Amino acid sequence: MGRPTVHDIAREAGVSLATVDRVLNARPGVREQTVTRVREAVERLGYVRDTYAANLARQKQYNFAFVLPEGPNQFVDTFRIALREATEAQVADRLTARIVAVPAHDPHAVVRTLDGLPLSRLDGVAIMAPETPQVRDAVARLSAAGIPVLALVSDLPNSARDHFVGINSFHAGRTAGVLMGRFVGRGGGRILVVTNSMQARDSIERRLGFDTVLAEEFPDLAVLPSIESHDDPERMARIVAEAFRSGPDIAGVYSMGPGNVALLEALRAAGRPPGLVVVAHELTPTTRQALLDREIDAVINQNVGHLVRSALRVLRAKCDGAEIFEAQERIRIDIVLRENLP
Amino acid sequence: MGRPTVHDIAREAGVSLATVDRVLNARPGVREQTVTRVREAVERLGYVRDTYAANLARQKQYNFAFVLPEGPNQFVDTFRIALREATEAQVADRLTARIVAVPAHDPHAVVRTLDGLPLSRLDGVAIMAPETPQVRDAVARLSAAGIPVLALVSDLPNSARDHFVGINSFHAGRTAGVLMGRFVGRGGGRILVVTNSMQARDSIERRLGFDTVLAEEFPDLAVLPSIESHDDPERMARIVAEAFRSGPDIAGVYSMGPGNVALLEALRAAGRPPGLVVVAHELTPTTRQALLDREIDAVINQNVGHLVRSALRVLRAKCDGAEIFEAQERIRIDIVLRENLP
DNA sequence: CTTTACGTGAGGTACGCACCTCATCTAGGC
DNA sequence: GCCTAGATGAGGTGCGTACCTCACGTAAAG
Repeated sequence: MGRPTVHDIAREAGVSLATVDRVLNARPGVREQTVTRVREAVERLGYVRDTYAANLARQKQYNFAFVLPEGPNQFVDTFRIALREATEAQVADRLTARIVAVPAHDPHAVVRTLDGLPLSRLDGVAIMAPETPQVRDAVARLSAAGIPVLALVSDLPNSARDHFVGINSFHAGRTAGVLMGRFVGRGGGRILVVTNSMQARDSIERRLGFDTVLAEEFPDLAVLPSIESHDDPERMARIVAEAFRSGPDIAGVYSMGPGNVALLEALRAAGRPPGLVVVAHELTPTTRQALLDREIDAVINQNVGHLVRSALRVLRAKCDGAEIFEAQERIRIDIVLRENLP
Repeated sequence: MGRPTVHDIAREAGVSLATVDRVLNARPGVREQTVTRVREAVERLGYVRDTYAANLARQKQYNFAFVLPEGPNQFVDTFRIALREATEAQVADRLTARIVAVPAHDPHAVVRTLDGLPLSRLDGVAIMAPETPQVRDAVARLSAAGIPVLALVSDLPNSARDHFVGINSFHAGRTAGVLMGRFVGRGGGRILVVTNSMQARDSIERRLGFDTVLAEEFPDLAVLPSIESHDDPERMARIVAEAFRSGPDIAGVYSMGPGNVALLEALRAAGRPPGLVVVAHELTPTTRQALLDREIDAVINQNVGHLVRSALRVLRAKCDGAEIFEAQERIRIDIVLRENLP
C-alpha cells in the first residue's frame, strides 16, 4: 500500500472528505474537536500532501519580479544569468521571474519602479538596491498590498522586507581581514582599502569587519582610510599610484566593492611590488582570471546560484505561507583561491 | 491565456492528442514527418511539460538506497543526518531513500549488501565505499540490471558507476597545501601529515595534491612521510609525540582523513608549539569546535547538504533519463576558517 | 485482389488534490 | 418545540498528463 491520501485520512478520522479538506486547507466551519481528530489521523498515518497533485489542482502560478541595478557590474551580470537559468529550469514548476533593471543609485527611480509593478499579476518581489527612506516607504507599500518582499545581497534592515537573502557583510569583511593578515605574514606594512563608494551599507560593514580582525589579530598592519573610485577608472588609477608613491611599505590591497577591472589596471600601471597581497569580493570573469594570473590572492564570494535558488525558494515559501528552513537558506561566505576555483 | 497544454499542441499540429502523447513520450508508431510536425508545434507554442501533472499521472515513486560506511565517523554521521532531512523534506515529491550501513573496509560485506538489494523495488543506488575488484563487479551487476549507480564522496573510477558526486581529492589536497604554505609563512619547517589509512584512494590523491603545491610554491617546507593511525587513538598519540620529540621545527600538521578527535588529543598531550598550523578535512562538530578554539586553523570541507541534494537530483535525473546540469552538480571545495564558519 | 502492418484518431480512465454546491444534521436560544 | 446558525456529509468538477483500448484508415507486400 502506497502513501496515504485524503481518503485514508477521512476514513481514519471518521469524517468526510469535505471536512478533511477544510482542515487541511485551514478553511472555517469545523469544530475544534473535529479538527483535532483529523490532525491526529494525519499524524497517525503520516500523511503528507502530494505537492504535485496539490499544485496541479491549485493551478498556482508564481510570478516574481527581481529589481536589479542596471549598468556595468559583473556581479549583477552573473547573477542575472544565474537567475535566467534557474527560471528556465523551473517553467515546468509554474514559476516565472521578470528582471527589472533600475538605476540603483537613484532612489526616485527605484521607487518609481517599485510603485509601477503590476500588483495584480505579482506574487513576490526581490530587491537589490541600497536602502533609502523613499525605498523603505515603497517596500512598505508593497508589503501592505500583501506582496512578499525580499532583500537581495544588500539588506534593507529598516524596511518591511519579509526576508534577507545574502551574506553577512561584517563577517565577510572579517574573513577578508584574516586572509589578508595571514597571507601578508610577519613584517607588517600598510593596507590599501578601495571601494566604489562608502555610501553603500555593505562597504561600511565590510570595512568594519576587516578593521576589527586586523586590530585584534594583526596589530602590525596599518589600514589606510578607504578610498572611493566612484566608478571612475582614472580616479582609481590616480589614487592607487599616489598610494604607492607615498611609501614602499604597502603590503596589501583590499577591494571591497565592484570595479576590480579598474583596480587591476591601476596596479599594473603603478608597478605592483612583489609579494603584494590582493583580496577582493565576488567571483566574476575578471576576478577569476586574476586568481589564475596570481594578480588576486583571494576572493570572498557569495555563490550567485545559491542566492538565486534561495531567493526563489523563500519567495515561494512566503507565497504558500510555508515554513522556511533557515539552515538551507543561509548563504555561505566562500573563500576562493587559485587552487579551489570552481 | 496561460501555458500551452498538450491539447494546444494537438490543435496546432493538426493531429490528435494520442499522437502528441506518442511523440512526447517517445512511443513508437508515428511517422517521422508527423513527429516533426508535433515537434514544431511544441517549439512554436513554447510548450513545457507540466511536471506536477506529469508526475501525478505517472504515479512515479523514486526509491533510492544509500550504502554508507558504518562505525564511528563524524563525517558520515553528518551526512546521514543531512540525508534524512532532505528525504523528509521530499516525501511530498515521492522520494524515499533507505540508508544501508555496511562495514566499508570489508569488501565482501559491501558486495553482499549490494547483491542483496531488492532490485525490483529500487530506482537507484548511491555508494560511499572504497573501490575493490569485488565492489567493481557488484556495481557492474547493478548497472546491468538497469539501476543507476552513483559514487559518493569517494569515486569508483573503474566501475560502471553512472556518475560521481563529490570533490576532486587532488584539488582538495592542493587547497590544503596552499593554505598550509601561506599560513606557515616565511621561515620554513617540517610538516606532519596524518591520516587514517593510506589505502584509501582519497588519502593518496590528497597527499599528491598537497605535495605538488608545496614543492612548487613553498620549497622551504619539508613534508614528512604520511603516518597512519588506523583508527587507534593510542597509536596516534604515540606517533605525534614521537614526531615532536624528533625536532623543534614542526611548523604544521595536515590531517587528511577522519580521526581528528584523536589528533587534537594527541596534540594537546604532546604540548603543542605556539604558531603551529593545523589543516584538516570535513566540517564536523569536532573540527567546528576546534576552529572556534583556534586548535585548527583551516578546514577543507565538502558541504554535506550539497552532496545529498546533488546525489538525489542526479539519481532522479538518471531515472527520468533527463539531462544533468553539470554546473549545478559540481561540489565545491569549501575553505572554512574561524571567521566564515557557517 | 486480399492480407498485413503501421499510422492515426477518438475516447476513456486514473492520478491526488482544491474548491464548489447543496442537503442534512445538531445544538442552543427563544 | 420551533428556529437559526453552524457543523458536517455527499458528491461533483477540473487541473494536465500518462497510458490504454479500439476502430479506421492507407499503403505496401503477398
